[in-house]
Amino acid sequence: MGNDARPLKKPRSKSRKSGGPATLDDSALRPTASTISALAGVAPSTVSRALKNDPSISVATRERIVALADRLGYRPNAIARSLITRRSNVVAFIMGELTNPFYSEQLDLLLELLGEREIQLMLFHVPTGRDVAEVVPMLLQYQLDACLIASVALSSKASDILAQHRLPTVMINRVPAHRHGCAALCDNEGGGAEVARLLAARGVRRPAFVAGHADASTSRDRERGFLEGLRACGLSLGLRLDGDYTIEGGFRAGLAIAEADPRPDGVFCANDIMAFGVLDALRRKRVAVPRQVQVVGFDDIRAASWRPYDLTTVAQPMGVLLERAVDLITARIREPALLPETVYVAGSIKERGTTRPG
Amino acid sequence: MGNDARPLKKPRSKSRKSGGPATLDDSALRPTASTISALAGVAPSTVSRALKNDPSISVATRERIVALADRLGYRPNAIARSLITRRSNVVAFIMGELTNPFYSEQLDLLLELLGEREIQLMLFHVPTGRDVAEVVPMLLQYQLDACLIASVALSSKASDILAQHRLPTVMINRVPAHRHGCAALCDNEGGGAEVARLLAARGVRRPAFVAGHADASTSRDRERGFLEGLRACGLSLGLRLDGDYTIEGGFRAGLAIAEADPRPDGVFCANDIMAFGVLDALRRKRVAVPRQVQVVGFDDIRAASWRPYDLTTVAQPMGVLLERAVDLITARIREPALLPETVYVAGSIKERGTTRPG
DNA sequence: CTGAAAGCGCTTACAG
DNA sequence: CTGAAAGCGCTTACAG
Repeated sequence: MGNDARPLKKPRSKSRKSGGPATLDDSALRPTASTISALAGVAPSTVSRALKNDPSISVATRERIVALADRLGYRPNAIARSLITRRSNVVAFIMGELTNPFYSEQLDLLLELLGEREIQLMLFHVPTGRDVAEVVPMLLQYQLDACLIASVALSSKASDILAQHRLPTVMINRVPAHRHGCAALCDNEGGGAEVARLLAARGVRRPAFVAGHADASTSRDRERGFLEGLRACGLSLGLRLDGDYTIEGGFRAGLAIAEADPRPDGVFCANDIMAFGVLDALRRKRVAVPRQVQVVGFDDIRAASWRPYDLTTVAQPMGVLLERAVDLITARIREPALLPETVYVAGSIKERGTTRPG
Repeated sequence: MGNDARPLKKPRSKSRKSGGPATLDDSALRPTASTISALAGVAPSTVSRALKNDPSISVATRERIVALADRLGYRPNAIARSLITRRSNVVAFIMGELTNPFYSEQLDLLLELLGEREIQLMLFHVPTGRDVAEVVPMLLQYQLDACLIASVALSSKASDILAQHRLPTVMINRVPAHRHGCAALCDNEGGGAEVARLLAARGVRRPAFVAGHADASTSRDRERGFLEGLRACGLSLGLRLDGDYTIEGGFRAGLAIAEADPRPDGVFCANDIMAFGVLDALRRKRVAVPRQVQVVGFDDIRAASWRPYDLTTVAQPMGVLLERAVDLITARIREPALLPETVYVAGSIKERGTTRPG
């Protein structure tokens, strides 16, 4: 396969000092601070200070250096810098599968937010059923500034390691990790309660609930809020089914609902994907929506507004939620001693054809 | 906001040599190679060699060091290492919006593949309408090993900068960047031709095509293959519409198809999302699918198998395609002088209800 | 088989 | 206002 000795081929012959004055030719590859410093006739430390707008540098010197840096396309090596500053401007993003489109819409928004702040994202994938702790050692090697965790539960083991390494951690839409760590969540309980009120107002008498994973706090909280909301409206749950947060699970639940006797006349699904499955099943069984059964989801993913579904759902204000998450993180990168915090943002009902009469 | 002087608080007092023998307490934060070396009574260089299985190290020494490293949870600092080796084991992933679920399914698979190889991904987001060149300077700061580009066109400017910095680059499902760079693509032309043959076999006489963006090579190639395939079957295109690669664009195209006179009896859409829009429009106009109009998409995203769509489509073998892309990249990380290469993998028709009679 | 030394490219007290 | 020196944590010729 030929010669692969790229690194350090001639490590001792690169010193600028012994090689005479630098020329522009040196910039054929990447210029370094010492390329600039040699060309400008100043010390590397001066280059460093000039480029970070250190006020102690004279205007004339700064301008000369900045011009030179621009001309050569010099940008400080982030690797070398973070070795010294202990800051990389890179944040870990730990996520599960993107099977639910909700997560990719989330990632899109997050990238946009972080882009504005010049923060980069390094991705870590935790397959379903695996522990976050498995990726943490890898993550720790990269001197990352913080850790954003989405769509994955944090084991106490993983949380302990992160805390021990003083890595600021924010959960997105999950309850905060044990003692340490922050979280930014949609008010799932409040959203569930709103759904109850809506269904009651639309005349539902026998409500049903389709749950996600048993260990997902989102599903549990949405259910709790829903039950409380029903109670407040003088209703109680007629049927409860598991939908596993998948469209297939929702389909099975929908079949059961279609055949139940008495049949529920309103269904709240803990996410949109399951609601799609429920709608598919009801259509298959020729149950009319919303006339015979009304259906509500949660998330407001893009497909919820697609014509065949046209689903009433609780919209999570992802933009706001992620901004809060990013604020929590950046504050703790600046000031590691800040106490953990959990932020809630309210969802809002988006009523579409699966509940609206007519 | 209090004290934020974390970096280099007391830079000169950390030297192990002057501080007496190291104790296990030092490992409260992160142990370094010199923590281990002091504890083991060897040089840091020996620690380094022992942990990378350098054969020159004696078995006894290695075992002692490995045991110690395990006990302290030592992992070499990837930042410091890559400064020296010029290798970070991190690859840039440049992508556009994830609005088409196809891209998130792709990202999922890619993360899995790279995870197995202990390669990390750093994400760069290029909003639609912006040039990749805008993120390249940022990317170059991080000493990344290579660059994977998906769902974004590479301008010649960006491509030149990447080539000049000798950064191996692989396009996923896009034609290769100008002179330099590799690509792994689905055989879009072949797939288009297969669709033509299928529609002909299903009795279509007046085929239509719904195109994506004018500047997307995927759409152009699928169209070219489709036209050639039609010709080979003795057919020619009856109607050509733009669908902008969005569901709304597909919907508009579908309305036009429903009202066209004579109406096409078969439609090939350059991606699945547009096909969904077409199906929605046909349903709205009470045009029966597949009896009056047959519809075929491209990509086989998950929603293509959802009941309301049940779409016949060309499945891209994403697993294989991404494996090829990763192979191209890793080969060029090892051996930068390798010539650019473009790899095609064949798609395959997945027939569902929008063409299958009965 | 192992160690001492140099160096990756930067930044930051420290001294002038 | 600027420079010389030290050092971040590692790896790799080089010498023994």
